[in-house]
Amino acid sequence: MKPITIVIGEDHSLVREGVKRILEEFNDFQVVGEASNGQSFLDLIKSKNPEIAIIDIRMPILNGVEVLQDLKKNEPNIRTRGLILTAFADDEYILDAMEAGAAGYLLKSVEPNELAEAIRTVHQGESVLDPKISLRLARIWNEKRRGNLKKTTGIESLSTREVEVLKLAIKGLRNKDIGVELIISVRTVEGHFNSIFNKLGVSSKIEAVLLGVAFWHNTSVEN
Amino acid sequence: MKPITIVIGEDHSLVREGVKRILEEFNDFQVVGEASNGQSFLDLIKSKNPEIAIIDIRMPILNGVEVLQDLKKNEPNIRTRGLILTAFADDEYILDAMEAGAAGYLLKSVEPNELAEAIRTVHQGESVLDPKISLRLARIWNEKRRGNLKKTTGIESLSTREVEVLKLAIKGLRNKDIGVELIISVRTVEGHFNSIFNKLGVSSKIEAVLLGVAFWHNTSVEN
DNA sequence: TATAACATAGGTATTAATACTTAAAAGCTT
DNA sequence: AAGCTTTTAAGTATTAATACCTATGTTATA
Repeated sequence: MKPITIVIGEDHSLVREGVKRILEEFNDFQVVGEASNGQSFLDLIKSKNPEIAIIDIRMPILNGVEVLQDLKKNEPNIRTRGLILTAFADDEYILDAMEAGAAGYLLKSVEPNELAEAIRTVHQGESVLDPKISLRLARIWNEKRRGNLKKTTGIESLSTREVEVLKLAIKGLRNKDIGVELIISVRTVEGHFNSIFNKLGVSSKIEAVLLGVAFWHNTSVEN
Repeated sequence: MKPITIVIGEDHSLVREGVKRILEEFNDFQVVGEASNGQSFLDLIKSKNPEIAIIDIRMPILNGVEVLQDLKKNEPNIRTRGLILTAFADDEYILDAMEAGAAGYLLKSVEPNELAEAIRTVHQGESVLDPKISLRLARIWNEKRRGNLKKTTGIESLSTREVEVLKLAIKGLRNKDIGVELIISVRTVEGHFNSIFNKLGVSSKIEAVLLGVAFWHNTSVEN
Protein backbone atom coordinates (compact mmCIF):
# COMPACT_ATOMS: atom_id res chain seq x y z
CA MET A 1 0.00 0.00 0.00
CA LYS A 2 1.38 3.35 -1.04
CA PRO A 3 1.68 5.91 1.78
CA ILE A 4 -0.14 9.23 1.65
CA THR A 5 2.28 11.98 0.67
CA ILE A 6 2.24 15.04 2.89
CA VAL A 7 3.91 18.45 3.04
CA ILE A 8 3.92 20.70 6.08
CA GLY A 9 3.82 24.49 6.10
CA GLU A 10 4.47 25.96 9.53
CA ASP A 11 6.78 28.75 10.58
CA HIS A 12 7.61 27.49 14.04
CA SER A 13 10.39 24.98 13.56
CA LEU A 14 9.62 23.17 16.74
CA VAL A 15 6.00 22.62 15.86
CA ARG A 16 6.84 21.72 12.29
CA GLU A 17 9.46 19.19 13.31
CA GLY A 18 7.18 17.83 15.99
CA VAL A 19 4.27 17.28 13.65
CA LYS A 20 6.62 15.67 11.16
CA ARG A 21 7.81 13.19 13.75
CA ILE A 22 4.28 12.44 14.86
CA LEU A 23 3.21 11.73 11.29
CA GLU A 24 6.25 9.57 10.62
CA GLU A 25 5.12 7.21 13.36
CA PHE A 26 2.19 6.22 11.19
CA ASN A 27 3.30 3.96 8.40
CA ASP A 28 0.64 5.11 5.97
CA PHE A 29 2.03 8.64 5.85
CA GLN A 30 5.10 10.01 4.19
CA VAL A 31 6.26 13.59 4.76
CA VAL A 32 7.83 14.65 1.47
CA GLY A 33 8.59 18.26 2.28
CA GLU A 34 8.28 21.13 4.73
CA ALA A 35 8.39 24.90 4.55
CA SER A 36 8.58 27.74 7.03
CA ASN A 37 6.93 30.50 5.03
CA GLY A 38 3.96 30.75 2.74
CA GLN A 39 5.87 31.50 -0.45
CA SER A 40 8.26 28.58 -0.23
CA PHE A 41 5.37 26.40 0.89
CA LEU A 42 3.48 27.29 -2.25
CA ASP A 43 6.53 26.46 -4.38
CA LEU A 44 6.89 23.22 -2.49
CA ILE A 45 3.33 22.15 -3.18
CA LYS A 46 3.68 22.97 -6.86
CA SER A 47 6.88 20.98 -7.20
CA LYS A 48 6.02 17.98 -5.04
CA ASN A 49 2.30 17.82 -5.81
CA PRO A 50 1.57 15.96 -2.57
CA GLU A 51 -1.77 14.44 -1.68
CA ILE A 52 -2.12 16.38 1.56
CA ALA A 53 -0.84 19.80 2.62
CA ILE A 54 -0.89 20.60 6.32
CA ILE A 55 -1.15 24.34 6.58
CA ASP A 56 -0.58 26.74 9.42
CA ILE A 57 -2.53 29.94 8.86
CA ARG A 58 -0.05 32.36 10.35
CA MET A 59 3.04 32.24 8.20
CA PRO A 60 5.39 34.97 6.97
CA ILE A 61 5.14 36.41 3.44
CA LEU A 62 1.96 34.53 2.54
CA ASN A 63 -0.47 33.20 5.10
CA GLY A 64 -2.05 29.79 4.81
CA VAL A 65 -5.28 31.05 3.35
CA GLU A 66 -3.44 32.99 0.67
CA VAL A 67 -1.54 29.85 -0.25
CA LEU A 68 -4.83 28.03 -0.78
CA GLN A 69 -6.28 30.91 -2.75
CA ASP A 70 -3.29 30.98 -5.05
CA LEU A 71 -3.54 27.26 -5.68
CA LYS A 72 -7.24 27.46 -6.42
CA LYS A 73 -6.78 30.37 -8.78
CA ASN A 74 -3.63 29.46 -10.64
CA GLU A 75 -3.09 25.73 -10.34
CA PRO A 76 -6.17 23.76 -11.38
CA ASN A 77 -4.00 20.71 -11.98
CA ILE A 78 -2.74 20.53 -8.44
CA ARG A 79 -5.10 18.27 -6.55
CA THR A 80 -3.44 18.56 -3.19
CA ARG A 81 -5.96 18.63 -0.38
CA GLY A 82 -5.34 21.36 2.17
CA LEU A 83 -5.74 20.70 5.87
CA ILE A 84 -5.57 23.81 8.04
CA LEU A 85 -3.86 23.26 11.37
CA THR A 86 -3.81 26.32 13.56
CA ALA A 87 -3.74 27.51 17.14
CA PHE A 88 -6.56 29.93 16.63
CA ALA A 89 -10.19 29.73 15.73
CA ASP A 90 -10.19 32.92 13.78
CA ASP A 91 -13.60 33.35 12.27
CA GLU A 92 -12.60 35.11 9.13
CA TYR A 93 -9.86 32.69 8.41
CA ILE A 94 -12.16 29.73 8.88
CA LEU A 95 -14.57 31.00 6.31
CA ASP A 96 -11.90 32.23 3.93
CA ALA A 97 -10.07 28.93 4.24
CA MET A 98 -13.18 26.93 3.47
CA GLU A 99 -14.00 29.14 0.52
CA ALA A 100 -10.44 28.83 -0.71
CA GLY A 101 -10.95 25.09 -0.82
CA ALA A 102 -9.54 23.84 2.46
CA ALA A 103 -10.53 20.23 3.02
CA GLY A 104 -10.27 20.51 6.76
CA TYR A 105 -9.75 22.84 9.68
CA LEU A 106 -8.15 21.55 12.86
CA LEU A 107 -6.83 23.17 16.01
CA LYS A 108 -3.43 22.37 17.43
CA SER A 109 -5.15 20.94 20.46
CA VAL A 110 -6.07 17.78 18.53
CA GLU A 111 -4.46 14.52 19.57
CA PRO A 112 -2.00 12.85 17.20
CA ASN A 113 -4.51 10.09 16.49
CA GLU A 114 -7.18 12.60 15.63
CA LEU A 115 -4.83 14.31 13.24
CA ALA A 116 -4.05 10.99 11.57
CA GLU A 117 -7.75 10.18 11.26
CA ALA A 118 -8.41 13.61 9.82
CA ILE A 119 -5.70 13.16 7.21
CA ARG A 120 -7.17 9.84 6.13
CA THR A 121 -10.66 11.29 5.96
CA VAL A 122 -9.51 14.21 3.88
CA HIS A 123 -7.51 11.89 1.67
CA GLN A 124 -10.68 9.96 0.95
CA GLY A 125 -12.30 13.10 -0.33
CA GLU A 126 -14.32 14.11 2.70
CA SER A 127 -13.96 17.18 4.84
CA VAL A 128 -13.17 17.53 8.53
CA LEU A 129 -13.88 20.33 10.91
CA ASP A 130 -12.73 20.57 14.49
CA PRO A 131 -15.79 20.14 16.72
CA LYS A 132 -14.66 23.15 18.72
CA ILE A 133 -15.20 25.41 15.76
CA SER A 134 -17.96 23.73 13.79
CA LEU A 135 -20.67 25.49 15.77
CA ARG A 136 -19.01 28.80 15.19
CA LEU A 137 -18.65 28.14 11.52
CA ALA A 138 -22.27 27.13 11.21
CA ARG A 139 -23.29 30.50 12.51
CA ILE A 140 -21.10 32.44 10.11
CA TRP A 141 -22.12 30.19 7.27
CA ASN A 142 -25.79 30.84 7.76
CA GLU A 143 -25.17 34.49 8.14
CA LYS A 144 -23.30 34.64 4.88
CA ARG A 145 -25.70 32.42 2.94
CA ARG A 146 -28.98 33.86 3.97
CA GLY A 147 -27.63 37.34 4.09
CA ASN A 148 -28.44 37.54 7.71
CA LEU A 149 -30.20 35.49 10.33
CA LYS A 150 -31.13 35.88 13.95
CA LYS A 151 -27.88 37.04 15.44
CA THR A 152 -27.00 36.52 19.00
CA THR A 153 -24.15 38.50 20.40
CA GLY A 154 -22.00 41.49 19.67
CA ILE A 155 -19.93 41.59 16.54
CA GLU A 156 -21.87 38.77 14.96
CA SER A 157 -24.99 40.90 14.96
CA LEU A 158 -23.43 43.52 12.70
CA SER A 159 -24.55 43.79 9.10
CA THR A 160 -22.02 43.29 6.35
CA ARG A 161 -21.75 47.00 5.72
CA GLU A 162 -21.30 47.70 9.39
CA VAL A 163 -18.52 45.13 9.48
CA GLU A 164 -16.84 46.85 6.54
CA VAL A 165 -17.04 50.18 8.31
CA LEU A 166 -15.71 48.80 11.57
CA LYS A 167 -12.84 47.04 9.86
CA LEU A 168 -11.73 50.23 8.22
CA ALA A 169 -11.86 51.91 11.62
CA ILE A 170 -9.65 49.11 12.90
CA LYS A 171 -7.14 50.12 10.25
CA GLY A 172 -7.03 53.54 11.86
CA LEU A 173 -9.14 55.44 9.33
CA ARG A 174 -11.36 58.23 10.54
CA ASN A 175 -14.97 58.56 9.47
CA LYS A 176 -14.24 60.89 6.59
CA ASP A 177 -11.68 58.51 5.11
CA ILE A 178 -13.93 55.55 5.65
CA GLY A 179 -16.52 57.40 3.61
CA VAL A 180 -14.02 58.05 0.85
CA GLU A 181 -12.95 54.42 0.89
CA LEU A 182 -16.51 53.08 0.65
CA ILE A 183 -17.71 55.95 -1.55
CA ILE A 184 -20.45 57.00 0.84
CA SER A 185 -21.06 60.17 2.80
CA VAL A 186 -19.51 60.83 6.21
CA ARG A 187 -23.01 61.06 7.53
CA THR A 188 -23.69 57.54 6.39
CA VAL A 189 -20.57 56.36 8.10
CA GLU A 190 -21.73 58.11 11.25
CA GLY A 191 -25.06 56.45 10.90
CA HIS A 192 -23.43 53.06 10.61
CA PHE A 193 -21.39 53.72 13.72
CA ASN A 194 -24.53 54.67 15.53
CA SER A 195 -26.01 51.26 14.72
CA ILE A 196 -22.73 49.59 15.59
CA PHE A 197 -22.65 51.28 18.97
CA ASN A 198 -26.19 50.21 19.71
CA LYS A 199 -25.61 46.63 18.66
CA LEU A 200 -22.37 46.33 20.57
CA GLY A 201 -23.61 48.23 23.58
CA VAL A 202 -20.78 50.74 23.56
CA SER A 203 -20.59 54.47 23.03
CA SER A 204 -17.32 55.19 21.29
CA LYS A 205 -15.43 54.13 18.26
CA ILE A 206 -12.48 53.05 20.34
CA GLU A 207 -14.59 50.61 22.30
CA ALA A 208 -16.09 49.25 19.11
CA VAL A 209 -12.65 48.92 17.56
CA LEU A 210 -11.38 47.10 20.62
CA LEU A 211 -14.25 44.63 20.45
CA GLY A 212 -13.55 44.11 16.78
CA VAL A 213 -9.88 43.50 17.36
CA ALA A 214 -10.61 41.04 20.15
CA PHE A 215 -13.06 39.23 17.89
CA TRP A 216 -11.10 39.11 14.68
CA HIS A 217 -7.59 38.70 15.98
CA ASN A 218 -5.98 36.29 18.42
CA THR A 219 -9.29 34.69 19.25
CA SER A 220 -8.02 31.70 21.12
CA VAL A 221 -10.66 29.03 21.59
CA GLU A 222 -9.53 28.53 25.13
CA ASN A 223 -10.57 32.00 26.15
CA MET B 1 25.37 8.95 32.36
CA LYS B 2 21.99 9.75 33.80
CA PRO B 3 19.61 11.54 31.39
CA ILE B 4 18.19 14.96 32.21
CA THR B 5 14.61 14.59 33.45
CA ILE B 6 12.07 16.84 31.76
CA VAL B 7 8.39 17.63 32.05
CA ILE B 8 6.37 19.50 29.42
CA GLY B 9 3.50 21.91 30.02
CA GLU B 10 1.68 22.84 26.84
CA ASP B 11 -2.01 22.91 26.08
CA HIS B 12 -1.83 22.08 22.38
CA SER B 13 -1.56 18.32 22.24
CA LEU B 14 0.06 18.34 18.88
CA VAL B 15 2.83 20.67 19.94
CA ARG B 16 3.28 18.87 23.24
CA GLU B 17 3.54 15.48 21.60
CA GLY B 18 5.81 16.86 18.93
CA VAL B 19 8.23 18.39 21.39
CA LYS B 20 8.19 15.18 23.37
CA ARG B 21 9.19 13.17 20.32
CA ILE B 22 11.89 15.64 19.41
CA LEU B 23 13.39 15.44 22.88
CA GLU B 24 13.22 11.67 22.93
CA GLU B 25 15.55 11.58 19.95
CA PHE B 26 18.32 12.88 22.17
CA ASN B 27 19.60 10.18 24.46
CA ASP B 28 20.56 12.55 27.24
CA PHE B 29 16.96 13.61 27.81
CA GLN B 30 14.09 11.78 29.43
CA VAL B 31 10.55 13.13 29.36
CA VAL B 32 9.00 12.03 32.64
CA GLY B 33 5.65 13.76 32.36
CA GLU B 34 3.43 16.16 30.47
CA ALA B 35 0.45 18.34 31.24
CA SER B 36 -2.07 20.32 29.25
CA ASN B 37 -3.03 22.95 31.79
CA GLY B 38 -1.20 25.02 34.35
CA GLN B 39 -2.71 23.47 37.44
CA SER B 40 -1.95 19.88 36.56
CA PHE B 41 1.45 20.98 35.34
CA LEU B 42 2.18 22.46 38.74
CA ASP B 43 1.10 19.24 40.43
CA LEU B 44 3.24 17.29 38.02
CA ILE B 45 6.36 19.31 38.81
CA LYS B 46 5.78 18.92 42.54
CA SER B 47 5.37 15.17 42.29
CA LYS B 48 8.06 14.38 39.73
CA ASN B 49 10.57 17.05 40.76
CA PRO B 50 12.22 17.01 37.34
CA GLU B 51 15.40 18.85 36.48
CA ILE B 52 13.85 20.83 33.64
CA ALA B 53 10.31 22.08 33.06
CA ILE B 54 9.44 23.22 29.55
CA ILE B 55 6.66 25.73 29.93
CA ASP B 56 4.23 27.23 27.49
CA ILE B 57 2.99 30.59 28.71
CA ARG B 58 -0.54 30.39 27.43
CA MET B 59 -2.22 27.55 29.28
CA PRO B 60 -5.71 27.18 30.73
CA ILE B 61 -6.40 27.65 34.47
CA LEU B 62 -2.87 28.83 35.33
CA ASN B 63 -0.54 30.34 32.79
CA GLY B 64 3.14 29.46 32.63
CA VAL B 65 4.28 32.51 34.54
CA GLU B 66 1.82 31.80 37.33
CA VAL B 67 3.16 28.27 37.57
CA LEU B 68 6.67 29.63 38.06
CA GLN B 69 5.50 32.18 40.58
CA ASP B 70 3.75 29.52 42.62
CA LEU B 71 6.86 27.35 42.65
CA LYS B 72 9.05 30.23 43.70
CA LYS B 73 6.70 31.25 46.45
CA ASN B 74 5.59 27.94 47.89
CA GLU B 75 8.13 25.30 46.92
CA PRO B 76 11.67 26.32 47.91
CA ASN B 77 12.74 22.68 47.80
CA ILE B 78 11.80 22.19 44.18
CA ARG B 79 14.91 22.96 42.16
CA THR B 80 13.38 22.39 38.77
CA ARG B 81 14.66 24.86 36.22
CA GLY B 82 11.95 26.45 34.11
CA LEU B 83 12.41 26.98 30.39
CA ILE B 84 9.73 29.08 28.76
CA LEU B 85 8.82 27.97 25.25
CA THR B 86 6.25 30.13 23.60
CA ALA B 87 5.00 31.41 20.27
CA PHE B 88 4.93 35.00 21.39
CA ALA B 89 7.41 37.56 22.54
CA ASP B 90 5.05 39.23 24.91
CA ASP B 91 7.02 41.87 26.75
CA GLU B 92 5.16 41.73 29.99
CA TYR B 93 5.38 37.98 30.15
CA ILE B 94 9.10 37.97 29.41
CA LEU B 95 9.82 40.22 32.31
CA ASP B 96 7.40 38.48 34.65
CA ALA B 97 8.81 35.11 33.66
CA MET B 98 12.37 36.19 34.35
CA GLU B 99 11.39 37.69 37.68
CA ALA B 100 9.53 34.51 38.56
CA GLY B 101 12.76 32.63 38.09
CA ALA B 102 12.61 31.28 34.56
CA ALA B 103 16.00 29.96 33.52
CA GLY B 104 15.33 30.52 29.85
CA TYR B 105 12.98 31.99 27.33
CA LEU B 106 12.72 30.48 23.84
CA LEU B 107 10.40 30.99 20.91
CA LYS B 108 8.79 28.10 19.11
CA SER B 109 10.73 29.05 16.03
CA VAL B 110 13.92 27.52 17.48
CA GLU B 111 15.37 24.47 15.81
CA PRO B 112 15.31 21.15 17.68
CA ASN B 113 19.09 21.30 18.13
CA GLU B 114 18.87 24.77 19.59
CA LEU B 115 16.25 23.58 22.04
CA ALA B 116 18.48 20.69 23.07
CA GLU B 117 21.45 23.01 23.56
CA ALA B 118 19.29 25.38 25.57
CA ILE B 119 18.16 22.56 27.84
CA ARG B 120 21.75 21.51 28.49
CA THR B 121 22.80 25.07 29.17
CA VAL B 122 19.98 25.61 31.60
CA HIS B 123 20.70 22.29 33.24
CA GLN B 124 24.26 23.45 33.89
CA GLY B 125 22.93 26.41 35.80
CA GLU B 126 23.17 29.08 33.16
CA SER B 127 20.37 31.02 31.50
CA VAL B 128 19.33 31.22 27.88
CA LEU B 129 17.41 33.85 26.03
CA ASP B 130 16.22 33.69 22.46
CA PRO B 131 18.31 36.15 20.44
CA LYS B 132 15.13 37.47 18.89
CA ILE B 133 13.94 38.75 22.21
CA SER B 134 17.11 39.48 24.13
CA LEU B 135 17.38 42.98 22.70
CA ARG B 136 13.83 43.67 23.60
CA LEU B 137 14.30 42.36 27.11
CA ALA B 138 17.42 44.43 27.63
CA ARG B 139 15.44 47.52 26.87
CA ILE B 140 12.61 46.69 29.23
CA TRP B 141 15.07 45.63 31.89
CA ASN B 142 16.85 48.96 31.83
CA GLU B 143 13.59 50.78 31.77
CA LYS B 144 12.38 48.98 34.84
CA ARG B 145 15.65 49.29 36.76
CA ARG B 146 16.52 52.85 36.06
CA GLY B 147 12.96 54.03 35.91
CA ASN B 148 13.42 55.25 32.39
CA LEU B 149 16.16 55.37 29.83
CA LYS B 150 16.66 56.54 26.29
CA LYS B 151 13.99 54.75 24.36
CA THR B 152 14.19 54.17 20.68
CA THR B 153 11.10 53.14 18.83
CA GLY B 154 7.37 53.42 19.10
CA ILE B 155 5.63 52.35 22.25
CA GLU B 156 8.89 51.84 24.05
CA SER B 157 9.68 55.52 23.74
CA LEU B 158 6.64 56.50 25.78
CA SER B 159 7.11 57.81 29.29
CA THR B 160 5.52 55.96 32.19
CA ARG B 161 2.74 58.49 32.44
CA GLU B 162 2.09 58.30 28.73
CA VAL B 163 1.88 54.53 28.99
CA GLU B 164 -0.63 54.88 31.82
CA VAL B 165 -2.74 57.20 29.72
CA LEU B 166 -2.59 54.99 26.66
CA LYS B 167 -3.47 51.87 28.62
CA LEU B 168 -6.57 53.54 30.00
CA ALA B 169 -7.51 54.53 26.47
CA ILE B 170 -7.11 50.86 25.55
CA LYS B 171 -9.72 50.10 28.17
CA GLY B 172 -12.09 52.31 26.25
CA LEU B 173 -12.02 55.37 28.51
CA ARG B 174 -12.31 58.79 26.95
CA ASN B 175 -10.00 61.64 27.85
CA LYS B 176 -12.25 63.07 30.51
CA ASP B 177 -12.50 59.75 32.30
CA ILE B 178 -8.79 59.13 31.97
CA GLY B 179 -8.30 62.46 33.72
CA VAL B 180 -10.68 61.45 36.49
CA GLU B 181 -8.92 58.13 36.86
CA LEU B 182 -5.45 59.66 37.10
CA ILE B 183 -6.67 62.76 38.96
CA ILE B 184 -5.35 65.17 36.37
CA SER B 185 -7.01 67.68 34.06
CA VAL B 186 -8.44 66.72 30.70
CA ARG B 187 -6.02 69.19 29.22
CA THR B 188 -3.13 67.27 30.66
CA VAL B 189 -4.50 64.08 29.18
CA GLU B 190 -4.76 65.83 25.86
CA GLY B 191 -1.21 67.01 26.23
CA HIS B 192 -0.05 63.49 26.92
CA PHE B 193 -1.86 62.24 23.85
CA ASN B 194 -0.18 64.93 21.83
CA SER B 195 3.21 63.61 22.90
CA ILE B 196 2.05 60.06 22.33
CA PHE B 197 0.96 60.89 18.80
CA ASN B 198 4.27 62.52 18.02
CA LYS B 199 6.29 59.67 19.43
CA LEU B 200 4.25 57.02 17.68
CA GLY B 201 3.95 58.95 14.46
CA VAL B 202 0.16 58.77 14.35
CA SER B 203 -2.59 61.33 14.54
CA SER B 204 -5.49 59.74 16.31
CA LYS B 205 -6.25 57.95 19.52
CA ILE B 206 -7.52 54.94 17.65
CA GLU B 207 -4.23 54.48 15.84
CA ALA B 208 -2.34 54.87 19.10
CA VAL B 209 -4.63 52.38 20.80
CA LEU B 210 -4.15 49.91 17.97
CA LEU B 211 -0.38 50.16 18.27
CA GLY B 212 -0.66 49.68 22.00
CA VAL B 213 -2.85 46.63 21.62
CA ALA B 214 -0.48 45.14 19.07
CA PHE B 215 2.43 45.78 21.37
CA TRP B 216 0.99 44.58 24.63
CA HIS B 217 -1.12 41.74 23.36
CA ASN B 218 -0.41 38.91 20.92
CA THR B 219 2.85 40.45 19.78
CA SER B 220 4.14 37.85 17.41
CA VAL B 221 7.84 38.30 16.70
CA GLU B 222 7.34 37.40 13.09
CA ASN B 223 5.31 40.47 12.35
C1' DT C 1 25.13 73.25 37.49
C1' DA C 2 22.95 73.31 33.24
C1' DT C 3 20.30 70.83 29.97
C1' DA C 4 16.73 67.91 28.87
C1' DA C 5 12.75 65.35 29.50
C1' DC C 6 8.48 64.92 32.27
C1' DA C 7 4.13 66.06 34.17
C1' DT C 8 1.19 69.52 34.80
C1' DA C 9 -2.39 72.67 32.59
C1' DG C 10 -4.38 76.80 30.51
C1' DG C 11 -5.58 79.62 25.82
C1' DT C 12 -7.52 79.41 21.29
C1' DA C 13 -9.25 77.52 17.12
C1' DT C 14 -10.65 73.89 14.31
C1' DT C 15 -12.10 69.49 13.19
C1' DA C 16 -14.20 65.07 14.46
C1' DA C 17 -17.38 62.44 16.68
C1' DT C 18 -21.74 61.44 19.04
C1' DA C 19 -26.91 61.81 19.84
C1' DC C 20 -31.32 61.89 18.00
C1' DT C 21 -34.61 62.45 14.36
C1' DT C 22 -36.29 61.81 9.85
C1' DA C 23 -36.65 59.63 5.33
C1' DA C 24 -36.49 57.02 1.20
C1' DA C 25 -35.18 53.24 -1.88
C1' DA C 26 -33.79 48.20 -1.94
C1' DG C 27 -34.12 43.62 -0.66
C1' DC C 28 -35.73 39.89 2.22
C1' DT C 29 -39.07 37.23 4.65
C1' DT C 30 -43.77 35.74 6.00
C1' DA D 1 -48.86 42.71 0.00
C1' DA D 2 -47.20 44.01 4.47
C1' DG D 3 -43.46 44.10 7.49
C1' DC D 4 -38.54 43.94 8.44
C1' DT D 5 -33.66 45.17 8.13
C1' DT D 6 -30.24 47.52 5.24
C1' DT D 7 -28.14 51.19 3.26
C1' DT D 8 -28.20 55.54 2.14
C1' DA D 9 -28.02 60.54 3.99
C1' DA D 10 -29.47 65.00 5.68
C1' DG D 11 -30.77 68.36 9.90
C1' DT D 12 -29.50 69.98 14.36
C1' DA D 13 -27.10 70.25 18.65
C1' DT D 14 -23.65 68.97 21.71
C1' DT D 15 -19.54 67.00 23.20
C1' DA D 16 -14.88 65.24 22.29
C1' DA D 17 -10.69 65.41 20.21
C1' DT D 18 -6.78 67.52 17.81
C1' DA D 19 -3.35 71.27 16.77
C1' DC D 20 -0.89 74.71 18.03
C1' DC D 21 1.53 77.64 21.89
C1' DT D 22 2.89 78.89 26.34
C1' DA D 23 4.40 78.07 31.07
C1' DT D 24 5.98 76.20 35.53
C1' DG D 25 7.82 73.06 38.87
C1' DT D 26 10.19 68.51 39.14
C1' DT D 27 13.45 65.07 38.21
C1' DA D 28 17.23 63.01 36.05
C1' DT D 29 21.38 63.11 33.67
C1' DA D 30 25.66 64.77 31.62
